[in-house]
Amino acid sequence: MNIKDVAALAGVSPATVSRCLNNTGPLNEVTRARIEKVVELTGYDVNQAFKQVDWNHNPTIGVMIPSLLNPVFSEIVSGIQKRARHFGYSVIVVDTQYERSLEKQAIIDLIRQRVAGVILTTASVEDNEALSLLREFNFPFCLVHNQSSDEPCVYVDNYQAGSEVAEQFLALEHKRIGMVAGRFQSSDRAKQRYLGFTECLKKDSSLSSVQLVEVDQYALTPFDQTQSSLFDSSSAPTAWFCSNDLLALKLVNHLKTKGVLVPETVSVVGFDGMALGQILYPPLATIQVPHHDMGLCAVDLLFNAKHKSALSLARKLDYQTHFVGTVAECQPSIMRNVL
Amino acid sequence: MNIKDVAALAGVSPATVSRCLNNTGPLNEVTRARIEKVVELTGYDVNQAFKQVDWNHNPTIGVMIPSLLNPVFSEIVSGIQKRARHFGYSVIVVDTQYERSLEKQAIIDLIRQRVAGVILTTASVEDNEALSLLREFNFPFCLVHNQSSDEPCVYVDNYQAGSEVAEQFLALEHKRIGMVAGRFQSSDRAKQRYLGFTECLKKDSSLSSVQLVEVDQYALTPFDQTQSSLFDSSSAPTAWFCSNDLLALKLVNHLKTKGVLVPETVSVVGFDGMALGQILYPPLATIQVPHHDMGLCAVDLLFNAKHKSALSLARKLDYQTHFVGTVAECQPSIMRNVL
DNA sequence: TTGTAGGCGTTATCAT
DNA sequence: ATGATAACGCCTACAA
Repeated sequence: MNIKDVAALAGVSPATVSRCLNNTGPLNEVTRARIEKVVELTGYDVNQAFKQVDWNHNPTIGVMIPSLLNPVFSEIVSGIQKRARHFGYSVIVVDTQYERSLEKQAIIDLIRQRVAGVILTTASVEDNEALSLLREFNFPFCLVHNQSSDEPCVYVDNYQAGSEVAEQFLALEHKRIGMVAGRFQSSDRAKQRYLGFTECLKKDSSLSSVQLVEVDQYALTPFDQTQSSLFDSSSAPTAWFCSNDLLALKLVNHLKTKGVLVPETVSVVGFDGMALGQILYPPLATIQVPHHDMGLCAVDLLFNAKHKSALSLARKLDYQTHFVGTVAECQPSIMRNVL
Repeated sequence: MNIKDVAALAGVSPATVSRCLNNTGPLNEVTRARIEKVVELTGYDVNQAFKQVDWNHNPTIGVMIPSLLNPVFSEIVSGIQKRARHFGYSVIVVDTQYERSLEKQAIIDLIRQRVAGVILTTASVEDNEALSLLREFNFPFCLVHNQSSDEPCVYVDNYQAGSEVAEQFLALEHKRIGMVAGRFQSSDRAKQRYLGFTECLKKDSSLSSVQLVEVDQYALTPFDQTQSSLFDSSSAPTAWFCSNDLLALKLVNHLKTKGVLVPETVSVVGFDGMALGQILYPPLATIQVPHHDMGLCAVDLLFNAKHKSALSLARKLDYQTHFVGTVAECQPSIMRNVL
């Protein structure tokens, strides 16, 4: 049963049937009724294989993230998914397992899938092949957690947030301060947090320099010998800023194992505000980042990149970061959107 | 520039060009070289709009889960994604936000997307519209965490796991024992865990009956008045089995807030073995479920549902659950696969 | 190994 | 305003 058969049974031309089925062009009500009846009776279904696909409207968004195992990104994807569905879009997810080398191929695969656009978080925006590809093809995209001055992206002001943590530490009159961060090369965000943190600490000239511990961020293994000694020595910092919540929990674990009380003796602050940190006792001190909302926002910005329309939506939502946990409340650092 | 032009320039028929471009059918090496040269010189690109899409091989797997915010499911999706990519497949993810009413539409959307198959976790397999739909259309699918006697599914033996927790509690000579679980109606797994748990406890006739606390599983809010009183009374259980790790953490939080020591005074055991539970101090006692591997397995079973071939793959992997954490090691409960 | 011809749904164009 | 026709680009069964 094909469109010609239906046309014959309805006593019209195939073109008329097509117009009826696709609601394109004018149509006599009587004719429409006759055609619809035939379609219903015969159970005719257009042969998708021969349908000219409207590649310009494949209602699917491609998402590329480092890992779904990090709550940060599953929260983002969750937000993307929610807003995408609101617009009738599906979501294809690809994780790169923090492998920069996989990013390019992942983007190629997504483009091949003819997604309408791509939302992505990369290790770094510098010398990024995946990003170059998107730009070269003029493919709609939106960065999350990465920054670009003239392209759609949604991020928090990591520098500012870092300095706010520093403010807290100064207010608590800590004298020995340290930071634990993932390797800067695999996360430009961590570096910004570090810069804002150290810069602000310079206000107090009596402080010795900040102890920096760079670790392989996503290994859930314990700290190695060298790192441990930095945490355990008698002159170790009494306040640690960790570049993400997982590191913070790892550090808290390490300290507690050594009998050190957190937060009574040593302060530890994380970054992300993952939900799990708040069902612990005591709750993890952290910078709350609205990852879910960032996901929502990314979808709006992506669409905006094609047809300017979602700007107002982004404005309506109250995107902010704020301190929660055992240390203190603190002024929110604003999440900036570049449009 | 169309295929006919290329054919003319290469001095062959359009069919030959098509065969060359799609690697279908035999082809003379000389002819191939000539055609490829013409394609290169003219920069010819097939007109996608007229390409007959091979809907039978849309290399995409649809995944429907309750929520990406639960680490259990993001781990599963991560595994699915990994194995899918290994086979050159992409993954479309839909979460239902634990809304049973959204399941049917989610499946319809996935089928409309012409995914090759669907991997899903439902609230319950009883009277399930989404499942009926898949069966009706004879659509390839694989259940995760749900059970079916004659359809592809991957799950752990919740009954057995529950009884193993009971064994541990008996070995530790607890006399007052309780269980905290999400509403059974929204998780048939939780009910199985409960049944196995209580059944095993009957071995010790001196025990009073198990205190059951049913809660709204996914609310991250504290326990209400009624529930709290069950945890805090002087005759409250000294050992609690929670139907998942999030509940366990919530309970530990509650107890610690009240000054109760865990695990010294009260034992709490969770279920899932989410990675985060193990970077806490002390680590959360739990039943480890290999969610990532279950994701891998689900992909194999899905493919197996179409072309019997992946069975051996599933066998090679060492799917097991085992105890980790502060309570004890314990015999593994086997994860069973139905093929 | 290669060519021929027929088939698909959409849409531009033409005819009422 | 409404309906008919033909061309479009590709794939593929079948013939040579």
